[in-house]
Amino acid sequence: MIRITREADYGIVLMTCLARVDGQPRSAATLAQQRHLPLPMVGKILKALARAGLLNSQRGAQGGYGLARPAAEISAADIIGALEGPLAITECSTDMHDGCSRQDHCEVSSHWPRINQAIYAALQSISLEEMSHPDPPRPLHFHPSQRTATAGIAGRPV
Amino acid sequence: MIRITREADYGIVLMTCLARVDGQPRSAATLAQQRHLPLPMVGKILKALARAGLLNSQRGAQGGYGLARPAAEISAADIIGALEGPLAITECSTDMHDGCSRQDHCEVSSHWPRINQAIYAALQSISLEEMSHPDPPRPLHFHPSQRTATAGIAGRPV
DNA sequence: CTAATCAGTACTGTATTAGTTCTATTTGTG
DNA sequence: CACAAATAGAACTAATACAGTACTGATTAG
Ligand code: FES
Ligand code: FES
Repeated sequence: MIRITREADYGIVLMTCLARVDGQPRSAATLAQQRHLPLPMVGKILKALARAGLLNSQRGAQGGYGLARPAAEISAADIIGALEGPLAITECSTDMHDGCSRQDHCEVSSHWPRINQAIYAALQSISLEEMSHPDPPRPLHFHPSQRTATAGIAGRPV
Repeated sequence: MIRITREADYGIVLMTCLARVDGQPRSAATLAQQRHLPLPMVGKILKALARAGLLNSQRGAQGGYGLARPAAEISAADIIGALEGPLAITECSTDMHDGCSRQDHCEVSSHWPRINQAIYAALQSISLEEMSHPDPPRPLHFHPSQRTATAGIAGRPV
């Protein structure tokens, strides 16, 4: 099943925590305790998010992390991308792409980028602000294309 | 990075092959050779797709696999779902959900299903027919939501 | 009957992930 | 200044998941 890593999962959880206090910095230890997450993990994740420019960090006593921009301007894609590297749903669609020996005679290769973009857009369309409110207020900004049947034998969304 | 397994990757490749011959069955061996994929893998994947009802299988000599419905009515989501199980981007959002001990004090949990749905819709909107034509004719059926900035420091789509 | 082909399951080596640990650096406070 | 509180960064380990293989059994055309 398509999964994000737990790092990204935690990342979103932590970001929502920070979004709720709006700019005020919190230390890694505080957040770990609040969310009952392992402290070393939290540290690692916050460091990565800071490196990616999504968080401001303040070192030293009384230091901590705070959002670098308003929650409305941070998307799920930003957070996941920061923690998992550039979005690429198959190895075939990465930039380096040294691996796939089959590309020469592959008719699908040209379509992977589209699939990536579709997913990226989906994640981009969900803002941290929306996620940090307990109730999902708005419906999805998604326009699911008027295709025919596509009856879902396969995995329905949960 | 958000990745589908290679099984699903190959699955899409194989399905496009079958889509191009429109209904005519091909044997696993034939497809494996055509695409230079390891035969045992191909066998495994086609079996799974047949179990999921996306392919018809014919046993015995001269047997093989053919699409169970028109390519236009099969989506990327169907194929991926068949090979990877129900789409669930985090363990928190699976049905069983026995794992996540943090759910009680988790404000994000209610949003995971939305993220899942967004991705699911994105995958659903791409049909096998579109994928089996070498040239991407239509633009994305996606309406990327009028949000403000979300400047992409993080992973841009590739 | 026999060969071709799918069905199903169990196994293994490898790669990735989850999580820890340690050292260095920065900075507020007494 | 000395110290404590915090982040920065990298290296390491154990568990898990994936990719690929192997084998046995069932079905069917010729
Ligand atoms: S299988 Fe890699 S480019 Fe198509
Ligand atoms: S972290 Fe699992 S439900 Fe929120």
